[in-house]
Amino acid sequence: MPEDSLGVPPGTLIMLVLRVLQHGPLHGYAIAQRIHALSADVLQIEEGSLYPALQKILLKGWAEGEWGVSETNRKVRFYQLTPAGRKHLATKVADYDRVTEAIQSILRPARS
Amino acid sequence: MPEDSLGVPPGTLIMLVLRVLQHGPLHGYAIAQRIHALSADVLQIEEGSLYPALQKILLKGWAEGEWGVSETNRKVRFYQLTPAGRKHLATKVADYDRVTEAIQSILRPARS
DNA sequence: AGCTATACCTAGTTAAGCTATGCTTTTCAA
DNA sequence: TTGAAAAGCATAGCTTAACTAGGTATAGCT
Repeated sequence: MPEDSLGVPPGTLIMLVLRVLQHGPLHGYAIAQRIHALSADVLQIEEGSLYPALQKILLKGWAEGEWGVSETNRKVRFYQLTPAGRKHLATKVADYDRVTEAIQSILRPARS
Repeated sequence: MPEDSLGVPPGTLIMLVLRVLQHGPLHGYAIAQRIHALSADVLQIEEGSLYPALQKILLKGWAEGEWGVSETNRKVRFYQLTPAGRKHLATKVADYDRVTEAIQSILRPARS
């Protein structure tokens, strides 16, 4: 793993993958690049984390996979969000926000 | 685990424990209560998570433990932050903030 | 021809919180 | 006064989820 990039916190990977799929289908490799770029190079998804996560996403029906050809002319699998995936994403983001706010209230309580 | 309380995200427990020790020594049971209360009852630390974490904190020298008697007249172990613990906490909070901001930039990018 | 980047996949490891369980002591109600 | 509940500490084993390390293949460039 690169010097100053970090792995995603356990429990957030699938949420992040579904989130970047929200504005259109992407193939696996591109998903990792998108997350890396959107996070200003802070987050790094290893392939050994990504592909098992994508398998789980297909299995759960949160996205559908379709083989195609990439812009760089390679055989790739495109993932497209399903309604169930959209719903799951919304739930996960809500949970994440709730916990994140709770942690903030411990790290930075209103009354010092 | 109670209905609407959640466990802490993996990787944050020790940070939270050290944080609540920052304003003075506490015993284990009280640490869990403090985290629960400060988070508005959102976060719940199970005892099977707490005590192993406290062992690790002692082992790493982030806090010192001292047996004493609680306000409710029970034999308890008080944990007091060390300078190393303070330093570790600062590092962990900085890392946490960095990752949290990165995740936010994926969940809520500047340009929609 | 060979190197690099792109692209997918899986087996086995590791980290960390949780479940379940066990123990002791104090307090309070029946 | 005895029994249950709460306070308090602790550990063994389970589970989840990401990672390391390996493998395969193709496109494009030198």
